Amino acid sequence: MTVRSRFAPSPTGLLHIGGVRTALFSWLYARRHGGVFILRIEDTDRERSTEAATQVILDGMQWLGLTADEGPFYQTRRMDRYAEVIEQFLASGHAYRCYCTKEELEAMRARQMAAKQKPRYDGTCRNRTTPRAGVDPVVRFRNPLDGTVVVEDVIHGNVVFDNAELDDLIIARSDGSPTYNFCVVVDDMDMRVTHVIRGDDHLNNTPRQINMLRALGATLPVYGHLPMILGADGTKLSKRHGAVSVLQYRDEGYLPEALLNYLVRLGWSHGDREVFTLAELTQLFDIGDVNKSASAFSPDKLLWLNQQHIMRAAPELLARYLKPQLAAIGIVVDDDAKLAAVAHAMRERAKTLKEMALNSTYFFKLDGYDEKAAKKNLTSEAVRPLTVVLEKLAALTDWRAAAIHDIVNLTAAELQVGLGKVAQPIRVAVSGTAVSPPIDSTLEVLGRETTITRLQRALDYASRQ
RNA sequence: GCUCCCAUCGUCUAGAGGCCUAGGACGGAGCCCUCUCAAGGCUUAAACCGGGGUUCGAAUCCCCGUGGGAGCGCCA
Repeated sequence: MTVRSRFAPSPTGLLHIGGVRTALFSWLYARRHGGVFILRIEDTDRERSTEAATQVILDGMQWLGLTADEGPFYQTRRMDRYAEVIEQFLASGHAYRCYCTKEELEAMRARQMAAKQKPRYDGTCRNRTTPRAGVDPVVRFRNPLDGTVVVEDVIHGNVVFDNAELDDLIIARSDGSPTYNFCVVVDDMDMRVTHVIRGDDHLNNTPRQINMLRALGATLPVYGHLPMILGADGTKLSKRHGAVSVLQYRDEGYLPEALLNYLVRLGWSHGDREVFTLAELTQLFDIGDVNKSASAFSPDKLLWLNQQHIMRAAPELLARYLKPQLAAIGIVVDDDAKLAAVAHAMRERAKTLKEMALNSTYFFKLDGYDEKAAKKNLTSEAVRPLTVVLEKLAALTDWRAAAIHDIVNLTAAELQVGLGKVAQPIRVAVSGTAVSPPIDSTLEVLGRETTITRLQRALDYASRQ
């Protein structure tokens, strides 16, 4: 049997970290078992669903590389099918029309709450045979009155619910539109979903869905309810925690693979390993290894993992992401080879691509010196080392890090000063700051012309001090 | 209120009854390396929610508390 898993977000809010983690586990499970991953947009709430939210889901999934084999399907385009099943339920007696008004239902709930009971529909219309004038009825599913429903969950084990705890849920509103739990059931059946992997906030919905699936004579999927992700403060993830949309992580300079790596470790582990590529995850991930407790989101650890992935990434790949980050701060670069060279030099010293861009500007233009750095390093004391090193570099034909390295060392040796006395002035001269990759590779990337020009300018500056 | 779920360092986790003097990672502290910043290496502080059982033996199994979470919508 081919595994068929799905991700079924509703576009009522922007796709966030929690949603992505659910999508990831579902996707990984399908990939691991050579199965099919389905994307389904649950947009039956016409009021709250937005085009923008749908676009974030689509763009986010694409950015992350969580590609769907089937879909995206939209529930709003399946209304005829839902209507068909509702009729079927009505005809078979699995559903009935309920003429209770919203006001009556609210009053009932209030009464039950006051009596410290669980609020639930009391079944008033269960055996009603005649319509009630002036009321557009809803359709309710006739839930079994007794017995139990066992949810066989690969993460939680067997979870038992008493049917007596469940009531007859509304599957069609008074305007005829179908509701969430019902649509999920019809879709999962029609799309032949074998594995339902979703947040454990849905665990309580599952027995109702199972009852409907049974009424339809469908084979039950395997369930896996994932623990929730909480904000860094341990409370429920919300707008307060920033990161409204996953795309924000792209804009902040996170690598998709790093974000996914971070997310997979929330609730899942593989021995002591922390760093995984996506390819490795598709080999190693198993839903049975997922734990049951909620976990808090740690921005620090994500940052660390992002750096780990940046360090390991191919410069050419980094260059692709670095380019728009530089453009965002007004530096437009067309030279992809140079971009890759910069990324290579910088990849061990940036936690995000955005940070890399911010700290790489001098590779493309130098506007002036950092005041403190210049004051400390471009002094009269620096004139001699700069002069000597400039002279040697000007004569260098083989412009590569190794050769540059030798020249800098030789200069320090000749002048009988520490390496720092030579390297730091050069660093400030070419980068305008006191921080850069090793001076030899910095100069290599900068190129001969730029280096010479900047050294001369710095020499002028230092001479005036 | 009722039902369901969950519970190991600050955080993410390892742990399937003896391997636990509870391991790793992030973050913290310190040291080393060093041309800056990083990266890397080493050291260090830091946890089994509480109480009862079961057992020769419990972080691991059972029960009861406690704490946290979810659901109980003509939302999804």
